Amino acid sequence: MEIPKTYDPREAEARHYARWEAQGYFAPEVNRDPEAPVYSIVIPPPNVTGSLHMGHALQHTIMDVLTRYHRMCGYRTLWLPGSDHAGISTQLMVERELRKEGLTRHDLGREQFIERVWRWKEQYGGEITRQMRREGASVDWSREQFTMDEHLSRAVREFFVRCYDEGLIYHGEGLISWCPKDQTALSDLEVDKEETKGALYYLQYPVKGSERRVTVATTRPETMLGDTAVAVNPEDERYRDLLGATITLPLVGREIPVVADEFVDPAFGTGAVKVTPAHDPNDYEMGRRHNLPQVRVIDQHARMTAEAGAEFAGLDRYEARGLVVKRFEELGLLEKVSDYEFSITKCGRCRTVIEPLISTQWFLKQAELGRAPLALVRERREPRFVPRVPYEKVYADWLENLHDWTLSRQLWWGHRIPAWYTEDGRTIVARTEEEARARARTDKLTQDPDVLDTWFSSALWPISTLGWPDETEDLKTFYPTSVLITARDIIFLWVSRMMMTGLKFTGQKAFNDVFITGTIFDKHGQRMSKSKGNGVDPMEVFDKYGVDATRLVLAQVESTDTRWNDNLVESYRNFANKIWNAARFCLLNSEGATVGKGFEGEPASWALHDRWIMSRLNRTAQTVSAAIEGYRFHEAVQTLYHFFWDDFCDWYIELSKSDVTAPDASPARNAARSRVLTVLEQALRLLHPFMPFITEELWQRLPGISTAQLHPAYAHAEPTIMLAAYPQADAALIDERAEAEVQALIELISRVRNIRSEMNIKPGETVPVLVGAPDETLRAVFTAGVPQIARLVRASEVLVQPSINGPRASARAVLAGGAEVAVPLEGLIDFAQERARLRKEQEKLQQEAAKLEGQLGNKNFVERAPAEKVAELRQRLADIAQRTGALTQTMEALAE
RNA sequence: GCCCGCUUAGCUCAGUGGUAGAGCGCACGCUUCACACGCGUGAUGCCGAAGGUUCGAAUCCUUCAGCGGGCACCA
Repeated sequence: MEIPKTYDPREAEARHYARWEAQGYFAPEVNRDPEAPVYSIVIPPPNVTGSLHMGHALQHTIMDVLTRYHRMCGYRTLWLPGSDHAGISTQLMVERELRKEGLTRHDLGREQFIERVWRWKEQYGGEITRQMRREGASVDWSREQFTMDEHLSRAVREFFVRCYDEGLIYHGEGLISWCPKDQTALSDLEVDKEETKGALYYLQYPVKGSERRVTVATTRPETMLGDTAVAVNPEDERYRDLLGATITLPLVGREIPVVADEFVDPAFGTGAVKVTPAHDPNDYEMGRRHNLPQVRVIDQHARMTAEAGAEFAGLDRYEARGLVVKRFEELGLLEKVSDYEFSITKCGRCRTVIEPLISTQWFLKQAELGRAPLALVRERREPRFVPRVPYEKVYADWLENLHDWTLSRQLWWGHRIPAWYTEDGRTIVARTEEEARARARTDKLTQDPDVLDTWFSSALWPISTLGWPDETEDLKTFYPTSVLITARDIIFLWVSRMMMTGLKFTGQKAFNDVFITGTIFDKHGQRMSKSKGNGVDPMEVFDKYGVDATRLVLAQVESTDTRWNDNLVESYRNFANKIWNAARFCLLNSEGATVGKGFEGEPASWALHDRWIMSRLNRTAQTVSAAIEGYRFHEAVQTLYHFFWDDFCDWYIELSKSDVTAPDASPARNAARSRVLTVLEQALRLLHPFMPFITEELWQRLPGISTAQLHPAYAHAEPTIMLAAYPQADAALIDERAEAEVQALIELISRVRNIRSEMNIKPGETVPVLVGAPDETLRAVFTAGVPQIARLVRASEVLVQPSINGPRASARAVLAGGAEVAVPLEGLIDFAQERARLRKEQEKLQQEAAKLEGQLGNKNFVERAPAEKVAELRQRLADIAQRTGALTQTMEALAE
């Protein structure tokens, strides 16, 4: 069999994915067990405009690990893929394309534009789905969904109409966040606050009929043109006499009242606040409380309106700011300008400064929808957040304080709002135009031009993708979903809203668990972003190190924030190569061997190292399963890594080598070869959820692979490791004693190697090794292991006796259980150096002994600590005393 | 302003009450018949600071410092 020395992932990756997909192994239907438990995940739908970044790769890896693990455990497993139409992003993308042709969307008109977007989507939209195949994501492509698909659009209309009919959705005027660049309303979750250095302007307003002036402070002087009041705190002595007074607004001449409002903080600024109800959220509320007029001085393009006055009309808001300040200065009404840091609100997409505007929009009263999820998380701690801290609290606190959700967007790409207006001004909300006509009793209807916030359809994702509002089999089978895997930044935008809709429409929560992944930063701890150009492209990492290695890194990132480091991927690439070569060794020595054989009969009849590896294997299976089920992927990866590399490669293969590579064929050789193959095969299964490609590649090459290895639920399928049964730990094979005994062997071998290294014995040179073991059992272990010890320490002979009776010129070491080892080094040994080496060791022991003695000498410890803990320390101290005694003797023997 | 998290070996990170860990890097030695993407050996930490609880603290509590998040209507 020809097997290259180095694993080349590229070829295997493409081949196996294509086969798995073609065979339908990703679909839940592959499971033929009618009693199978169900496991389901819906993917957080990536934007159709997007391409894969590390965050996706991280989420996908974790979803795939969970999916593959549960599939191998026999669950009817569904991981449902899809993508999001991403309203603003997609529309802007296509508009940018149009601009290159010198066109705007208005040149095309709505219908043609939308057609164009669809064409764009068909042509360029699928990038992430292609990239997911490269990742090895075992999603069921036959169930792939897009939020603008007809079925999902129907679900959106159903959601809208039902909420409208119940009075949860309303059409009305409100002060909303407006992006002057994207020309649309936004919800408060789509804007970001950003600390900014600016100025605080102190403007003086003359009081009518008096020489007095009231000073107000503002960061936005241009809005004074729309002021309709000045507010002070009712308790503020300084302004008490001004209550009810009238202010003559400079530049404008409008007469505005001084009102009292609790909102005003007397300690801040001057204690007097200008009130601009049409352009500030707080002032808007204050204006409503005091019935103040709303004067709109800024328009949708962030330019001043005619109402701002002839001098300002048409100016950009920042130009107007400069001019207002200049005029105040000229009038002697600019008291001062001070540096000031405040937070400014920006469009989450384009970073343009948001303009709060009064506008008629559609809103959803989220507070009502939020009640059920809030009760669920408060009373039953559902869904279960992992990690619980801090996310459960973040989620619950947000649900407790819900604001109305601005639903409408002034865009063309998206779900059109299912509302129609009659000529006589009535509003009709309906699922279809036909239904609207019936409800309106007229054909003369105009549909609302706006579309819905992209997150409105996302809110339905778990139920709509499974068929809602129809009561489909998929909905019955796979809902509620098992777990949601996502990043922390969309807990409000998405996670909470899926819980709202799920509970409202099905009475059941959308998912049992919510796993929040960590964030991957660049190596300097900066957030990766396109604009900074510091992103690491997962595809490039796949190319360089292989998908499996990258997945291991991502899985062990788990939920901690991590700085990306190629070195880590490299070390897992090395691990993949280690697996490859271990398998290579097994396969090069596989003649006469069969997977699954070699461990016949009672475990008690097996050789020590065979009992040991089975114990380690089962312990590993136990730990890894528990870790995956508890979302402790770091632990799972570490456990697998060390089992494979340390236990299997460094020790089991080495301890088995002489049997496996015996020159002549024999039943014993076949059995030994079968055993390494069997352990390898089980290890590959354990690794498969994390490293799907290399495990499949190697598994297919093992002799004796057949449908017998598949989980019973998949018995009809062709052999593939992805449908093999995940190894279940057999507690009966976990053998503490075998583990302790092999540990003693390992210690012996390590000590001799240490002596060889310290004494500068050439690697090619063999030495005799004398072992003294007063304990009969231990002596038997060493005696049985003589050929293995000899091989691993390159000994010319190994003599095991109750005590060592060797030459004075020996390098020695003491072992656990009163055992000793000596390497006679006639002529090679420097007695002074050897004494120094032993003294160093003794010092270490004495330090530890001193610590233990101190603790055991503490009356409180002996009295209060658990008895077994005290006994354990005594045992350890006794062992150290024994070693120290032996060392002392050895050193005395060396003395001249 | 309120809330939360993080601080462990040179680097990236594990580790929730009982002998401080991994990978990489570093030092020394090895073309040992699976693997130099390897093998063997070794060095490296008053676990951010100060208090406290406890027989015992990296781990629990308090305060502080540095870093990073989230929330908030302070003009």
